[in-house]
Amino acid sequence: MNSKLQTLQGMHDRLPDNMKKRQWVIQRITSVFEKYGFEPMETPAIEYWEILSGKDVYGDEEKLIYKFQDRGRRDVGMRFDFTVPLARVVSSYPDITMPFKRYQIQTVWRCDKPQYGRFREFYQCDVDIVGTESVIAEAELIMVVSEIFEAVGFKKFMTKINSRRLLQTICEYSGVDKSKEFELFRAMDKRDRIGIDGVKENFEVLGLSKETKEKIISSLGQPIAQLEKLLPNKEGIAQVRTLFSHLENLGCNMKHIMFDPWLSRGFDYYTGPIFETIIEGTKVGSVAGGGRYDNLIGKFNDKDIPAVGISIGLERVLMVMDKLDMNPKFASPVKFLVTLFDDPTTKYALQVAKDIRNSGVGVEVYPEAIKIGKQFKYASRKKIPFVVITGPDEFKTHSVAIKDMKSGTQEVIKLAKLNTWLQKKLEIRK
RNA sequence: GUGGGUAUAGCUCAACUCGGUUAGAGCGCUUGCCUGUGGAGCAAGAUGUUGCCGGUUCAAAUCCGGUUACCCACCCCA
Repeated sequence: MNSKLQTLQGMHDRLPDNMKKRQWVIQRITSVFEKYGFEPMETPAIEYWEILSGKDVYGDEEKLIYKFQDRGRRDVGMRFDFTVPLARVVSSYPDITMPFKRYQIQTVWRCDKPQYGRFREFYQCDVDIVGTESVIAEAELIMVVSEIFEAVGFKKFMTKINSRRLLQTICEYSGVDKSKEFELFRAMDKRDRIGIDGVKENFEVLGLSKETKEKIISSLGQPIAQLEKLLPNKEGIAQVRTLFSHLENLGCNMKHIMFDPWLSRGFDYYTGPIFETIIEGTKVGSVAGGGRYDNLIGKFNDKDIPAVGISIGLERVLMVMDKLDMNPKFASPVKFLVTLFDDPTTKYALQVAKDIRNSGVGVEVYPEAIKIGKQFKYASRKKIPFVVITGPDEFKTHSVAIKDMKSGTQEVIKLAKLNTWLQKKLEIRK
């Protein structure tokens, strides 16, 4: 309860219970990533301030970057996301194989005010494809996210898809000034929370004409086929159609996918298709989001390199799993606890531990010869399935007593037969 | 960054409104029944600078100010 022992605002210790869940989820995420040919990458926690801020990638969000001077009085900042580090990497290693498919799972820092589902230090899982304009890239990413949420065990999730290109076309068609486009997108993005009427109110502030407002609202209400007839420029629609067709051909479960013309996303740098995944029945917001950003990397190296990426909010995924009570049961990697009886038999206990461990399973040795009951309790708490006793009786008869903690039964096994016994047990467990 | 709420035992909370003996309960924990066996049962035991700093008062968990953290809403986002 010493206040000096507190962690910083919005930052948390991650104790074993949390880490086991986290790693369980990460393991599922990476195995899907790798199945699609994405490779791991990491970048430093701290970057030059100029890299983080110089290209005006984040806009207003820039104020949320942790910024300070290091001991050499360099202006530096903490990694805010993985998009800028990726752009830096792609720009500084020109011989990287394109298309570059990498994933990055690390913490990022945002100096935000903590709230439900919102922290100052949190894990993100980014997966990006750099160097192709093909919509197949988008389809793969959406597919990957879908597979991940299925693998983790979610039943009701939805990836909403839209296209910035399409939204721009709607803006042109409705007569929205180019300079007001992005503000309009932000207003639209709130529809889920404040409803269409709320969005209309927000449109007021933008000073749009009545005709323009009505055109926008009615366009957004149209089914995709109607929109296509309505709009002079078909490029955005074509993009969405191609994406859906690729998804179907890739075998995506389409019940988790929908077209949502209202989706717009908060970052300015998206240029093409955009997407966002939510888990139904939770108020945590989106658990994954991304899109195409063809002009961003060019800001770093003056070459136009197209890219598309998506980010999974691991913290939020874990929160939702807790909420929906879908936490996985973990089997302990340690299958045997070798108890310590007294000094004279310690040597024997350690040798037995070695023998069992050599058969390929995890073994813990209790480090002190305390009351045997306590050692059993320890095994019970750590969910270790077998407890091994190597006391004077066992030592004399060259045997070990092994108790199955689940059934409560115990058997005495001769050392000479221990190996075959282990093999039999391990077979059964497979 | 703006506004509101909360902070009491390891955990969940009570007592605070209206200041007044020794700050309680459940769960967990320790010990014993059981000197070679966890979970169930019974019995006993220990919990604490009431987040921190200061003020008011004969007297503060309780009232006031500050501070730190957490929760909620906005902003925005994963």
